[in-house]
Amino acid sequence: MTIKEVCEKFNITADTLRYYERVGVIPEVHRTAGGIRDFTEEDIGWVKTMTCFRSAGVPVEMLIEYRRLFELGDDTFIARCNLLKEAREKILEEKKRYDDALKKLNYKIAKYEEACQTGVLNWDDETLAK
Amino acid sequence: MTIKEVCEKFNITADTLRYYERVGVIPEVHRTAGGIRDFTEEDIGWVKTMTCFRSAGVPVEMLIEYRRLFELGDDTFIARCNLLKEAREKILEEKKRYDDALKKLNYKIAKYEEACQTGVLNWDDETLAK
DNA sequence: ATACAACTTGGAGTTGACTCTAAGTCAAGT
DNA sequence: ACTTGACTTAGAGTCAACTCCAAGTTGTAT
Repeated sequence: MTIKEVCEKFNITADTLRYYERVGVIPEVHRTAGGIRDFTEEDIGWVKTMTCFRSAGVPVEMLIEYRRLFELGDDTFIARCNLLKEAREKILEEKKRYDDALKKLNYKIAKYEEACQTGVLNWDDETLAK
Repeated sequence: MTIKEVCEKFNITADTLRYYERVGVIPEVHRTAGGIRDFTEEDIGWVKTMTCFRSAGVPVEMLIEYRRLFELGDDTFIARCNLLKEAREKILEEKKRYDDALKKLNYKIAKYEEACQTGVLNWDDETLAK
């Protein structure tokens, strides 16, 4: 699969893919005789996993470390497991913050919709105003 | 309330608070006679709202625009409402990505915990391996 | 009244994650 | 054989969001 096809499949730019390869988020991608990237299923599996984690805010640094451990072989099962658990904690924390913000947003949107009708903004709780 | 107390209350740095004031995420904070920031309840209300939205990934740019509209008065109810709805869409999208990543992470963690016991990693779906 | 921590400002520097540029190579169509 | 467009590299540049610095001021505890 060409770099362009992979980009379209995962909705990222070619520059980002090359960057991921360069820094070690994904492995060195298979090439044609002419030196052009030709992603194997295995390469694509890495792209799939890593872009998913990246888009959930897992830092590039952490993904590089995961791949490094993977390359080191089966002795790193525990380390990889711990790293994934750390990533999960981060995501769960982030999600909690998102839920807080959503609750606040929904409240404010409701108040503003009311205000658009009545012309008057009216907060139940002054600390939520503004 | 001093800048230090506000920092501790919302778990951000004084530099960040001053930056938020400078760029207009929060209003010009009330000062003592000597020129030192002395946050009123109103100031703190802004900090509360804005840090909540920021930590859910709403861009600074958007928060500045919201405050600008607020300053313009009641004619901007609709614009503010639309801006908040846009922010909500962003957050919901983000949350979806986080859920995807969590699902994948939970699966992988389970597999790795199994592998730590048995010594063998075993994926049901090869595209989830790596 | 003197030390000393905490505050002030304007402006420069850093960080993470891309994103772009230049100069060149490869591949497909005519 | 030639054009055209997608690809290659190394390395520089950009962007958002802070974060740090220097030089000076304020407030409080001895």
